[in-house]
Amino acid sequence: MTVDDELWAALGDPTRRHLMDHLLAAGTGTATSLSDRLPVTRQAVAKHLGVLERAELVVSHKDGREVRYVVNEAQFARAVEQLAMVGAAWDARLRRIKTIAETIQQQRKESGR
Amino acid sequence: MTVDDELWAALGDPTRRHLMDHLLAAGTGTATSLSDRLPVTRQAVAKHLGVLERAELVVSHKDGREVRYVVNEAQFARAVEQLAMVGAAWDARLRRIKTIAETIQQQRKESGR
DNA sequence: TCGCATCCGCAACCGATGGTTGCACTTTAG
DNA sequence: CTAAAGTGCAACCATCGGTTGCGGATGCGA
Repeated sequence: MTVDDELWAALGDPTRRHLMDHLLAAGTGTATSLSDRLPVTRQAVAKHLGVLERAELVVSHKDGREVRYVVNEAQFARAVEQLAMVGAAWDARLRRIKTIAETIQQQRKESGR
Repeated sequence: MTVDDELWAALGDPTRRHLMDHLLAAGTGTATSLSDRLPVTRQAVAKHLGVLERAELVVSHKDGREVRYVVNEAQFARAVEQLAMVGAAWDARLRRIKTIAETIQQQRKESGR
């Protein structure tokens, strides 16, 4: 398979994508601060952050009584790139199929039916 | 949200992505034929095809005792497009952050530290 | 310093879902 | 007509996203 299923699994969840969105927008965040902006509990967010951290998409850093999370730009860039590659591959295949379909249409027309 | 979570959910599963891959490559397939090419049972494939069909990413057509599935090009094109848009948005945000980071670096350097 | 408010982690529990096995039903092939 | 192939339905299990409830650390104000 051309895709790294690990990264897909991490970014496949909508809540985790929203977390990445917020982290990208705000630069940083904690489980509590992020859960304020999402319709889920702090514990749910904490679990997701754990998944994202295991996928190395974010990095945590304990600061006093809070744990701050930051996007790991390198890994996230890899993920975005893979996303783009899958999209491009599918797009290409789709285009090829469409061409074939049109060719058949054309042949039908030329053969008089 | 900029993303249609319905399509993401459908394409979020690795097995379903593989199914789409095979359908795009072969043009068509049945639950049985597709399960031969994947490490899952026919019933699992059948369930996935049901999900894909409800998301209108594929179309089924009963032919004798088999049920053939074909990619719904229009809907799949929409999905690919959305995928590309998310990738582009994230890429842009990533680029902006990187620029900011470099700017700060630059300022630190200029201010003599 | 003491107490309270915050922020966190752990554990139990629930519902949805991806996956399996087993069985019965229809259709094609010989 | 009988056997094989293809399908659908149902029960069951594990995992996962989500919740509530609790107890443990840390910061802050009186």
